[in-house]
Amino acid sequence: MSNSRFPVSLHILTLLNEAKGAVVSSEYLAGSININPVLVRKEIMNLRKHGFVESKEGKGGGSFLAKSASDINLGEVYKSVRGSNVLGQSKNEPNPKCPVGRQINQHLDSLYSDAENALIANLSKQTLADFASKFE
Amino acid sequence: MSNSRFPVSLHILTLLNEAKGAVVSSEYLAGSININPVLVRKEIMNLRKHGFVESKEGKGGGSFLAKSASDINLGEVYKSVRGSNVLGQSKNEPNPKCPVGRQINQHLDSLYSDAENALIANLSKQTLADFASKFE
DNA sequence: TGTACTGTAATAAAAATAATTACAGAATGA
DNA sequence: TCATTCTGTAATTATTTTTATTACAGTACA
Repeated sequence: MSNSRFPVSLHILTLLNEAKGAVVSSEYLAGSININPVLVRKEIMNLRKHGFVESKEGKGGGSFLAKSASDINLGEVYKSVRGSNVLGQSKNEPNPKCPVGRQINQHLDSLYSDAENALIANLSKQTLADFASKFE
Repeated sequence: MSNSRFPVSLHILTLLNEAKGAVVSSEYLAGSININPVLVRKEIMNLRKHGFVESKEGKGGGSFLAKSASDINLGEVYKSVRGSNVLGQSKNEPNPKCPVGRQINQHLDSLYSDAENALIANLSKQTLADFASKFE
């Protein structure tokens, strides 16, 4: 997973929340985040797929929150963007001839998912509304 | 931070634990992990700096655990290898002209360190001994 | 029907990771 | 003593991942 997807998504959501329902273009979002608009649109595609935002095509189009900020949980947002695990990829290829190498991936996986669940549980204590309130 | 530093370090520590005090060469470790020996030596450098392992130079040299596996806490290991934060780098450069962009990094930082602490707390529930016992 | 958007693919550039090569220095033991 | 086998470390190259850019079809609006 790209290491900046979560921050970018949260930034987008925060801006959309500021907009209070108004439609915001990817160009504008990209300007605030200071990244490429295409990347913003890709991230929005994902946020839309997960029901956090909606988009409107055509002139005057753009995106807006699909639900109330207090119904958008940061743990859910995290889950929507994380591809692989946080602690390291399990796509390493340890030597199968080594007794440790042979089975380490499965143990790492369970260690990771456990730890990641703790992280998600922590993020889940906050909603977008909580986060956005810090910008007042 | 390299995303594979934690798994590599844990792999090294697990192998050293298996060796029960015997000195293990970086060549051997690299063979089991299936990565370059120089990378192993770099990781060992870090583990040594944090007091987890010791090394012996010269012929017949190598590394071994500096303390009992039950005194090596996985949360500590994680902390020793993590460079930046797990959830994303804060070295993005949001647009300072945007009210959200201007202050988002500080809010992300506190969100991250909070969440990461939860992750570390989870990892800290296990020692190397606990982890290694799974390979029996 | 022109304009301003999104959606999406394809490509290129940049950055981050990992591998490789190289070699000095340390410990061992014949 | 000196060849051997390690570590420590720097420098370079290769690979992979991430991000930016370019391009253009499709949609909605005025």
